[in-house]
Amino acid sequence: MRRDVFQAIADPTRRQILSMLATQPLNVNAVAGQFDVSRTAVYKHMKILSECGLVVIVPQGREHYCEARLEKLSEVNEWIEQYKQFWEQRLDSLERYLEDLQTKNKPRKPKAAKKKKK
Amino acid sequence: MRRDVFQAIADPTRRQILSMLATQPLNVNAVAGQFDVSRTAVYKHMKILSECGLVVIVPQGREHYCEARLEKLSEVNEWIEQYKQFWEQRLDSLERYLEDLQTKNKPRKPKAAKKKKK
DNA sequence: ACTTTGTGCAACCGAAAGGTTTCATATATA
DNA sequence: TATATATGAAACCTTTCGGTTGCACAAAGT
Repeated sequence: MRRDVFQAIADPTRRQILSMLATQPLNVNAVAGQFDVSRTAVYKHMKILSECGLVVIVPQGREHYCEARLEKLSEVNEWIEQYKQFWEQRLDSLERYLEDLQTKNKPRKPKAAKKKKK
Repeated sequence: MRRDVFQAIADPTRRQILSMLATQPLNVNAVAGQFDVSRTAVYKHMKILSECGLVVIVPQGREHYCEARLEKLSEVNEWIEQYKQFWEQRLDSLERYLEDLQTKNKPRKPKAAKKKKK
């Protein structure tokens, strides 16, 4: 059972849950009320989020409040960061060229690749 | 069949493929040579990456070169960004408190949960 | 022409994901 | 105490995921 942040945020429902918890802690029922799926389904998502550290569940009486731990997203941020410089560097110079490559997906020549068509 | 960048980068193998393609385009066989899994498995990962725009496959003779389109990661980056400010804002003030909450979450005492310790 | 190489895809498989219903239990309230 | 509420978890189901083997086909090399 793989439980990492990347896998946790892969599900759109869990991302939506995170956005709800970003502003304020909520208990499971309050969160489940905003979705079409059952409370148990939301609870499972919440468990996954808590297992990877993105959410902390704080029991308070019979209600268990779920708090987002958004700083856990820094793991993803750091992973992105290494490529961010990369693509931001290229963005102005190489993007049009790459875009051109994608458009004409046809065979091309590896040596003289810089030529401009159209 | 959900094909978005979040789901694509959820798999560690696919993230590794992206890191290989970041420096240079490679054909499927060259990529597959670096993994324990079969070429077909790598091909499937590559297809998923290309379906969500993270990779472009450029046929070149009988070899198909796979090029990373890392700027597609900006989608994830933008999603992270909205929370980044959030957590970086809190980082100094609230982090210790939240950290404390998480630490005492382990023992799970359902009865008296509201007490402040320390 | 024949063979090798690189690829795409179908068929299949076990495990995991995401969902449901149901039940047990702890807490709050009448 | 009795009842309603909020939760956790088990059992089960269906679909998807990640992997395999096998085959067909195109391009390159002999």
